Amino acid sequence: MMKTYSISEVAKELNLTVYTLRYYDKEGLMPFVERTASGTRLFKQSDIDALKVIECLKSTGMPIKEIKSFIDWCSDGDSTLQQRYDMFIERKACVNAQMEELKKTMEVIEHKCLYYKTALEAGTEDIHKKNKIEIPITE
Amino acid sequence: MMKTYSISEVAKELNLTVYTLRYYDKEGLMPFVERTASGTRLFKQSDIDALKVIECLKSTGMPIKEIKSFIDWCSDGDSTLQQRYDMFIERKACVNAQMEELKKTMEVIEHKCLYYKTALEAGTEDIHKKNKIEIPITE
DNA sequence: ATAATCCCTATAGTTAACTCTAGGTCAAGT
DNA sequence: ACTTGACCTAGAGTTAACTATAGGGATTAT
Repeated sequence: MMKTYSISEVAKELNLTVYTLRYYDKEGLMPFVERTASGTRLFKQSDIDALKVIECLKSTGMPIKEIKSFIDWCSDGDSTLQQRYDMFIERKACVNAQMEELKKTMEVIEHKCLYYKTALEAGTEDIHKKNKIEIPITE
Repeated sequence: MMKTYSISEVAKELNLTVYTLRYYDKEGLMPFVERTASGTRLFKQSDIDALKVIECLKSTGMPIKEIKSFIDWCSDGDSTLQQRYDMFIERKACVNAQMEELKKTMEVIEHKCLYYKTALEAGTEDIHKKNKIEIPITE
């Protein structure tokens, strides 16, 4: 007999709540998970692996409805290999774009860190104000 | 007289809608924007710059309520320099964590690209099934 | 055998971040 | 004077992704 896991075990492993897993199932992301006669879900290791791929797609910002299309394609077999390949290529481009975006964000954040470090040391933000015309006439 | 911009000009420049800008204002993110006697918003260049920082914070995943705290601190002056510095340091750590996360995501995505490339070339996903015990007895 | 603890469904509620509508003001052009 | 188009507010509606509740069934520990 193949080892199976309960919904709460899977939730713990994937850092999700039981609610979330049942919600995913309702949305059609887990058509592969089998049940006991009385309806309790039995997760196989391969189901957990599939959920990890779902989590990966989610972390690229893909909405659940699109992830469902992918799951449907998986159920449809080899005739959808091209769609699935195209989808991952597109995801790759999307993640690359996000990385670029994050780099730009990081530059601004780091600039602000320096800005506030300097201001803190001076005790005032005025240090950054362009008051450079401030040449006293006397002295 | 200093040049000012209308809400729709600013929206176009920042790739936001006027709805969104008014929403931000309602949420307290733009207390610095001045108005004409009849209530029309007049954006200065410095206001646009501030909005770019807000967009930057948003892109780190910071919720609007927290961004509002930052804006409030800015209005409070030098007494809040430490909070603001701490906030940017924390944002930096957060962006770093996101970058790490994205890298891991990218690895999985790239692995899947290869997986589907191979499957496409073979015309079937079966190529990846571990049927390696498949040694015919005869021949 | 019975209480505790898991599991289930269906459905309602929540939250964030918009997005839109209705009804009105105001300034510029014809 | 009047139409056009940009501006305004208040408030309702939307969407995604959960999150929680109510009511009930099954399994395990005492």
